[in-house]
Amino acid sequence: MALDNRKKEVLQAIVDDYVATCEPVGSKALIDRHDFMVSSATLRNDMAELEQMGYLEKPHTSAGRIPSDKGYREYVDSLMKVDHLSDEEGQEIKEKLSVSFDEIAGLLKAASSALSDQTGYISLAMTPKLTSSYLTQLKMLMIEPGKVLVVVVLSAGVVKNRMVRIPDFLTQDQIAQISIAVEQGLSGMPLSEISLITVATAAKGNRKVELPDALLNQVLYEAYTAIKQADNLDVYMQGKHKMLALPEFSDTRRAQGLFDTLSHDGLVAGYVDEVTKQDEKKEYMIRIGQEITLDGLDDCSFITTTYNVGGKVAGNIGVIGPKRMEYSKVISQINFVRMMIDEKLK
Amino acid sequence: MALDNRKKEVLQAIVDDYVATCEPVGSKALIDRHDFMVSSATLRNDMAELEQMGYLEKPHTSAGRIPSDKGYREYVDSLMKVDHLSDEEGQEIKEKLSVSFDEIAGLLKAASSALSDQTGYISLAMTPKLTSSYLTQLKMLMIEPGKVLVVVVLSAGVVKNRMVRIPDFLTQDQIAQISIAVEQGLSGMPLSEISLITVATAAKGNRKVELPDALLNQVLYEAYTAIKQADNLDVYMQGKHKMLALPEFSDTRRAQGLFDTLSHDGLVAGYVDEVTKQDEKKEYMIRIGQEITLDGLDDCSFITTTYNVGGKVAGNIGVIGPKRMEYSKVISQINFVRMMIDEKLK
DNA sequence: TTTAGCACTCTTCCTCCCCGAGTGCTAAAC
DNA sequence: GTTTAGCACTCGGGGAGGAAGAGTGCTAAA
Repeated sequence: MALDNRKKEVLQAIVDDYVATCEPVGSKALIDRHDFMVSSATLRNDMAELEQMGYLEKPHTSAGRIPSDKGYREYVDSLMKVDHLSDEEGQEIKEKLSVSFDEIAGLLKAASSALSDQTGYISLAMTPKLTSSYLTQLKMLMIEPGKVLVVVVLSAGVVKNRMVRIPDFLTQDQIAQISIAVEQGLSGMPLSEISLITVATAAKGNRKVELPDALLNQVLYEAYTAIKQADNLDVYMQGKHKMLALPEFSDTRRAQGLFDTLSHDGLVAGYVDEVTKQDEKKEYMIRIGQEITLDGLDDCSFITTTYNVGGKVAGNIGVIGPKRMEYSKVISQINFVRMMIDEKLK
Repeated sequence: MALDNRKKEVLQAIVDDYVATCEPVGSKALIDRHDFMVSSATLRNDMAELEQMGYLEKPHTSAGRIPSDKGYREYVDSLMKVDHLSDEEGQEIKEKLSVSFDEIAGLLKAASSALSDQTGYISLAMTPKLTSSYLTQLKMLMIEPGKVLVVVVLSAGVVKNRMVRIPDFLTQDQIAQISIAVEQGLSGMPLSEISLITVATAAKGNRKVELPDALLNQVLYEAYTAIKQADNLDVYMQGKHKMLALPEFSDTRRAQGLFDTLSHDGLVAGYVDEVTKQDEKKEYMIRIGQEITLDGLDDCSFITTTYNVGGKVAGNIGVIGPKRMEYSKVISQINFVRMMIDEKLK
């Protein structure tokens, strides 16, 4: 059975009301707050049917209805009205992002912070997926004998550095030579193709490097790990504490479960990566309640979108809030932030 | 009136019991769990006196007593028994810190993580106070025309980098020259003495740099901000969510207040800095309940200590837990971690 | 100074009960 | 066939009342 028009309106009204109040919505309250041209009894019938179809649930027999995950899904997919950001709000976000953005990390931190402030929920910003990017520069700086700083610069604008140890007696010149050789050999190569072997080939293909193999290999190994380490993405998450103010998390155990999971960045990042692939063709990824396969997020909804660097698909930003969130508003906010990032990283 | 021996024992026993159970301690329970050679009536008298002196409080008339802030203070200052870490526990911490520690940030993250795991509370590790350190190296790498990566290396082993923008037409060689000149002029100089003027002097004292003043100044300004930016300390904090499991934070509002404050790293860092100065001569800084001048930490205790880099006073590590914490245990854990850090940064 | 004894206090927990919001069903009206 | 009014029923929330229990302070005796 499909949803007729009035049922759609009813579902929409219930979601709207529940989002606003966090209290089960009854037929009477619905009549009071909306202009239905029918009686409460009619709505009761509709609501009973909506429940039977799985769009609504009852906390207990004599309470009103609340939307089920399926109800929210229907709402998000076809009922909600698109929200437009007010000019002031856009301006606010713009200001928050007008920090110097010379490094992508700074911009993402600012974006995450703005998003959390603006939505009142948990925000999250991830550095670009680096597997699809390539190496542009690699510099090795001798900090002191035996210690070298490897600076890796990737196409996506990401800069990472890592301190590594090398044999004490290697000179600054030797390191510089190796550095140049490796950079020449590897620059432009996608990260996914860089292996210990390609690094070695790059270095040894260059005549100028004159070192015993064993020694050279040791340095190359360190360079390699530095490159590989540049690969793991960073996650910026903000506003966790805001969830404690919501009635759905007034029970500490729920909050605990949520925070427990969120304290593992990697887990969240992995999940985002996975679902982003699933929803590849969509502009947004939205997961509601039980749809989220992370522990402790059953009462949450998760919205992410993808920003671009230099016109190419890059990293994700997102918001985690209660299922009972103002979807259209959050989506417009997240969208605005994404556009701003795209703009700045064009 | 001073505390006679028995009163001290009573206070000590009450703190111990309350720490273990989080329930007000009555005279009867005290007799049951400890070997006092007197009757419960005698203890009742002692407890009444301790309360009058301000060491104990009653949640309400017919409940047992709980320690007041003053009571905890007395306990910490002169009553508690020193705890020694078990070999296994020491081993566990050692393992957690046996990561590669080529950069100080990595070691501190690991330390914070170990400390939180081991205590079950919130841990915190701060990078060295950089004002007391000096510049050892400064490198400017041209990433692409108009974009330069400034790498700043400080004496405390801290490496920071920052991407800055410069006029498009400056060449790699010009940048390299400026970089060398500035480094030569500034290396060894304490951060506190580095100003826009000293940077300029360093660069212009060097004959090789040949650029119009206006242009040079622009680059130097960027170099200066990069150095200054290396100055702000990083805070690693872990285990916040563990507080939600404690009965004292089962009320969400308390937890909210706590998390709200803790989400401002800078605030916490500033506080640690301040009290560390106050307790300069002591091995530990301990602040209990209301003694902590940060909002939302009234029910917490805060313990920090200072680690050394190269034998010199450097940064802080610490633990935030409930007032009702096992002080001696936490202190021994924190101490062990500090020793491990000192060892590795010797 | 310590102890036994006792009256008193206060919280916690249980039960009971009422209120009200909301439902589902039936039968009548449109 | 759909909508509506009416009504009996259900269930959670909240308050009252009461018993249990832990703990106290005080008094008087050891």
